[in-house]
Amino acid sequence: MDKNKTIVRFAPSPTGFLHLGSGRTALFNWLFAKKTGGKFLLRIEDTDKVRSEERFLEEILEDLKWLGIDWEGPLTHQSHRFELYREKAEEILAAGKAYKEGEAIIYKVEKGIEIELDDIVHGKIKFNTDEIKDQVMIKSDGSPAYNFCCVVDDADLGITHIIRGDDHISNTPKQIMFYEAMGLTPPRFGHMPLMMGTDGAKLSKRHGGVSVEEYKREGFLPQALANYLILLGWSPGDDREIISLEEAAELFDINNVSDVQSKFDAQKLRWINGEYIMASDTKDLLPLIKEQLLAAEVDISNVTDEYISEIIDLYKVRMKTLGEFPAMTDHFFKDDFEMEEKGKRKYLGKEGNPENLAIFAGELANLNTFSHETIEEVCRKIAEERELKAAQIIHPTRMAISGKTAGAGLFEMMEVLGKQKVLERMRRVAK
RNA sequence: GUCCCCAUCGUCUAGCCUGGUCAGGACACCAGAUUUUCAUUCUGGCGACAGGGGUUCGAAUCCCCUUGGGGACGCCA
Repeated sequence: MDKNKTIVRFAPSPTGFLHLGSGRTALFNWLFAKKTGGKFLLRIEDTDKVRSEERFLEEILEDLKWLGIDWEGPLTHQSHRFELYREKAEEILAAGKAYKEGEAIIYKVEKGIEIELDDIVHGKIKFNTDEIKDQVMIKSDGSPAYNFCCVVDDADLGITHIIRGDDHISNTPKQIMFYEAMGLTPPRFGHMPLMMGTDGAKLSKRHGGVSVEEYKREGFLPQALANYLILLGWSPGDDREIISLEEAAELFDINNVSDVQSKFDAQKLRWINGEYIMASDTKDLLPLIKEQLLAAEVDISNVTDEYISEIIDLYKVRMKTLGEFPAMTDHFFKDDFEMEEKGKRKYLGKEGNPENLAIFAGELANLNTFSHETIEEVCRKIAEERELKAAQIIHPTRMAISGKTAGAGLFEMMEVLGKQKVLERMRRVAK
């Protein structure tokens, strides 16, 4: 093993979906490994056989990959290593540093000792063993206790840096004791402040979701989520807000990770996501958009990819999440779309408007080339002849063909919808 | 309760380590410009060093206290 190589790990517990905060921790470990040319390993903390489930593990691995995180080598399953933990615990017991209580093996904590931790993000933190109770190493049922097997594994895997959440700070002195009990030098620790909800409380569903998977489902792009998570607690130094994982890995400096806890801001995530959507190629968006349409139970069996792509081109700049697409574009996929009441009253009730619509429709019927240029030409011509503002024709038409007051450019929408549907819809409301 | 972490605009942050540039940027918000609506884009505006003591010629920056927020105190991980 290369002595100078950094080795870090992410150690999820497959008892639920990948939490946003865990995703962020994984990202920082990955970034640190990339930056230092080290290794990023994955260890599965599945000692709790009751709560651990295979489907959670699969989902977690999928979410990590989705975020752009890759890892080296095979997974380490703690559930496969119970013998190793027992062996180590027996050694400590034999050395007289532990005692048995029933089947459990418990480490005897020596009181009155100062343990100093030189944390990478916080600096020096001191603990006194007077505050620490004797520590279970092996539980009565034979399974290892977290703090113990964590140390056995980190030592065994040659982990050089442990980057994890602040909620582990109080575990650290306990773990340092175990390293010492086994005659090992502890690795470097770095504790990152936790990510909180907008109101300062623990991140929970009412803040808009806690698992990576939920954001994927809502139509956030992985690059955008990763970008946002990275910026929460670290900054590239200049004023950049949009940064790829690769660039971040080059610029990353673990010493610049903030020691201040942050609040999750869904607004900013949405903005970043919008930036990524706008910059995406339509062909890359297409399969994702189709998933969203299917999830929203939109019937796309009769439309082509080309048709959907044209619509994506029109709405790319308008969505903050891909999940917004189906509602924004329902009129492209069905004829019985909803009519916004306010817009209906404002644009289809007024005197003259239905008549203008009829005239516009009549002129459009004569068009051979139904493109946004030719449509616009006709529209502006009518406006001029009838001494109207083009808007007076445009707004009612928009209502007629989309049922909405907001959306993509009218003429582009009409071109994509096609002459037949456009005329049908216009005549439906015209006089 | 005990121990621990933390404190710059509403939010994310730069600046802090190595005291001295109107405390800079982004999101959000507000106004204006462009535009057929919305969105985009471009201008401008609003808006912060938690409070109090020190140290110093000088403190957002160093020290202490208070207050406030968060975390941990499991045979969960």
